[in-house]
Amino acid sequence: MNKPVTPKYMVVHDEILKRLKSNHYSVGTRLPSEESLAGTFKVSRVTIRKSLEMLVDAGYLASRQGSGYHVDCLSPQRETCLASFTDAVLRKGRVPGARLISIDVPHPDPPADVTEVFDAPVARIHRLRTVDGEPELLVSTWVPTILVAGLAPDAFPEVGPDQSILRILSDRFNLAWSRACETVHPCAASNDVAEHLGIEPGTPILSVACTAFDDTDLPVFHDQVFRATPIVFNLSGSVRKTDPI
Amino acid sequence: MNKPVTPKYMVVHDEILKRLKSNHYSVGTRLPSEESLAGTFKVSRVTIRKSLEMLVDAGYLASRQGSGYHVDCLSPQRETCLASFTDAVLRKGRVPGARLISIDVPHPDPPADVTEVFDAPVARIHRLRTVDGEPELLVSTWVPTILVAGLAPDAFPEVGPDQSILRILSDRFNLAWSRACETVHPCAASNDVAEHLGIEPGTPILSVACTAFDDTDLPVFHDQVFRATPIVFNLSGSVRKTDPI
DNA sequence: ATAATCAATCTGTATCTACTAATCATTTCG
DNA sequence: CGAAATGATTAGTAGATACAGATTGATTAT
Repeated sequence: MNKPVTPKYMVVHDEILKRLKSNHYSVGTRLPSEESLAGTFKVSRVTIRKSLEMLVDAGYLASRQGSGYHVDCLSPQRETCLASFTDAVLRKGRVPGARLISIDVPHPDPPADVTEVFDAPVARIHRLRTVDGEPELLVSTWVPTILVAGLAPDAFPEVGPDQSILRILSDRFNLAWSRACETVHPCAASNDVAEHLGIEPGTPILSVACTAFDDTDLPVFHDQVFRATPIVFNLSGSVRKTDPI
Repeated sequence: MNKPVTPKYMVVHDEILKRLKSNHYSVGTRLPSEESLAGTFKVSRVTIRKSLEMLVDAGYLASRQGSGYHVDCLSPQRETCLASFTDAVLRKGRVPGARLISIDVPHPDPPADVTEVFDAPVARIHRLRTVDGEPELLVSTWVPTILVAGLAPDAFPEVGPDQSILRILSDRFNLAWSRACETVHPCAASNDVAEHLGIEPGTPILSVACTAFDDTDLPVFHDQVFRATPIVFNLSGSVRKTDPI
């Protein structure tokens, strides 16, 4: 049994993040100084700085020399498929839902773009994601069957925080991914898609395809999303940190 | 005259980046060790680590404990409006072009989404961006007229690296921005747009709108792009660095 | 009351040090 | 010859320290 040994800066980071999320420090207020926090967590200033820097990079905190660290935002969002739809909707104070349409283990006839990615039998989870009960996204998630042994409808609650497919894959099936490639296509709604989303067939919509890979670059899952609503990105200055345009 | 005093880690970072770009180290090869680089640049290991870490975050390098830093990629791309189209096309070894359609200073009748952003007269630069001569993007760039005094067609070369609107705004008009908000909409090509892009009217396309802000959160420019081709994102693991899903 | 000054506070930068853990090439042993 | 052990190399983590530079609030002078 080799313990994974979580680095101190990670432990401290997680703890501070937990405090932020639980509103221990509220938005706009100042955090204790580095020195003070270092004392609290019994680590050096170097270590506490690493933890805080990560939270700054992630968009939670902002730091100003001479002033301190301020709580900037409790839920910096990245609107990509690797961000949880469930969380994003919850953050906006609305109610996310997930209507399970079908589960196929294995799926008898996966499309070409899926078989291109996975060289093995795949399962498909087909769901309709809703916001306040209104259809928002039509999602097909494809996963190799060997990675999701025992896949059954009861793994997919239609309400609550555990409806997040990412959480399900991560917690229930122990899948992990570290990299992803996402493409956004324009397309016209097919009859089937239009019916699910409650729109007119032929309406221009977005088709978002996302493939996630693990550390060894093996594909873990593939996501296919249809949406009639826009995608919004907030790009922080850190984009230009290294590569000035 | 107060000298800005560039931090050492930034100087070293810039120098290494310059070497990378000029193929001093080629893709796949190993960089000298931290200790060695520290000696070369006459800085401590902590400082050289900071520089290298920035390059890792930016996607240029990959580091492996016990092995070293390897050159991963010479041009990590972020496919958003804040990344230069010109550069992205050049990176792929193709030829970017920019056909100037019109310049209106000020534009007599800006659309609602533009007047919402700018509380002042705006200029519009209307261009068709091409790849190897083929139409790719139809771009309208809106800028407050006071920020672009002396705006004229000669500022917009149709070929060469200086066709980048970002570079023009930054170098020629001294504009700077640090944050942006981007939205991707699905829509159908209008007759006008279809003609420019060489597609059938009514074809589903992407409409990408982007507003860039400076440090004081004042809007600097607004971009409106129509494209028939998909947008591709490569999401690195750092996305999950802080906010596990 | 207002403005200028100053000191305390706090983050930013930088160095040196020490140890751990992963990697890789070499050597040794079966 | 091949596999296992070994040692050198290299990045990862963590600490103590020092000073610079920005900010803030209190004090003082006008």
